[in-house]
Amino acid sequence: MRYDSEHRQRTRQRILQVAAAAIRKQRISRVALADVMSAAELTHGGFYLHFKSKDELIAEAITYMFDERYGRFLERFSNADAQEALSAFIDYYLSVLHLEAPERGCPVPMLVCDVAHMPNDARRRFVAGVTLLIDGLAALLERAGVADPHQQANSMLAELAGSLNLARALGGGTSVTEALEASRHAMKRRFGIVG
Amino acid sequence: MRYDSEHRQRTRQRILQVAAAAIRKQRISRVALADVMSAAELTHGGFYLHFKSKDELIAEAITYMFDERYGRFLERFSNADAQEALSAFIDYYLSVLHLEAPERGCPVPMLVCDVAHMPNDARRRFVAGVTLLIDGLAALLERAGVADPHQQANSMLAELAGSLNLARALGGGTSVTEALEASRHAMKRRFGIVG
DNA sequence: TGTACATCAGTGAACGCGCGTTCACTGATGTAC
DNA sequence: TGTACATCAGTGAACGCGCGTTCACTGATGTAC
Repeated sequence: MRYDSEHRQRTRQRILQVAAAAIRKQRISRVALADVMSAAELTHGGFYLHFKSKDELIAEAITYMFDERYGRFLERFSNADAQEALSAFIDYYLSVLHLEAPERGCPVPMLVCDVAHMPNDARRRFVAGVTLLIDGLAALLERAGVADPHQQANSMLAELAGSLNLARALGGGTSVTEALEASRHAMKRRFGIVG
Repeated sequence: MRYDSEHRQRTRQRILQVAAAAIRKQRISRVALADVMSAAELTHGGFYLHFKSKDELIAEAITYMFDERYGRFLERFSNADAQEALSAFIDYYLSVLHLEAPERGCPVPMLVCDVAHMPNDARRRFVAGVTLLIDGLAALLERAGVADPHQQANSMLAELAGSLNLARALGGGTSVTEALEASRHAMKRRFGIVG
């Protein structure tokens, strides 16, 4: 054979990686398969060798995003100090870096508006990713001594994603970076996190 | 003349109203001009008699949404009891009614993800609408005795929009309606609102 | 060792559909004379 | 009072483009004999 046995699998992963970035950067409806394929250094005709349809790509890419962003995060912090982990998470989430690089960031803010109109499979994957993330945060909050941790984790993610979205929408000027910093402090105070 | 002098203006408003609802319900990219026009009981060829382009319609519709939703709200509550007004606002915002009827609701949750990729004019109108809303909330918070009211208003809108978006995304089951209720109470506690 | 054939990731052109935009036309009313 | 013409909101067909999807083909390698 021309290619080794894992070649196809690697190509598929490359397409997924490119798509996962493009979806977060440009929104699903603006992502064209031809662009994804050429970013993966392929021609767009070859797409259907790897995926049944654009819908399947999107569904797989959503799982890919959550794994990429949070797979190691949840694992890494499962044994760390809960207060420190939460503080670091908030600092990252409401950072200018995260604001400016949606393509490598949390999938929740960008996708949350699209979910209602996604095909079922994609929606299920999004819900699964969010559920896992909230469960992880709830575990940290519980270890940090916060009451009603699951509800608080839900609320924390809602405020993090909401603040980031609003900051992105308002355009990222200095007043917005100040608002981000203020949000970081307010959230830590609110959830009783020191650091 | 066949039509009275305000006929054209009324038709334009009807198109705007239909578009403002459709954009909030289906996201901008899914709104087709032909659908908007037929919902306004016209054929789609007549669209360009009223608007220069789809972009112009979207820009105008964004202003229309904020006016429709918040024009009277901010006015009405400018003399009411601040605590009661804020309490009522939170109750409305995180209600099942609002969750299920995005087409008549706050434009922020649905549009916030789209803003980054909108044409400049539409973005400016969105920012203007959000700014006015935050200013109105800040005035209420100040009268309610909350410190740093502008920053808190920003934070309040971020959490409201974030919570609603997350609840919509997670699908509206009973656990979600419970989460909405918990969010309402948590927010009132957080901002020191009684009622 | 050499020839014919199978395999299969990838290519690139073509197809079809949705949708924004354009345009020649309609039909009802008002105005000029 | 009647006829020709201007006005203008609205119609409906056509155009063009972007993009998802399909498909005949390529070209490198492995296998059969």
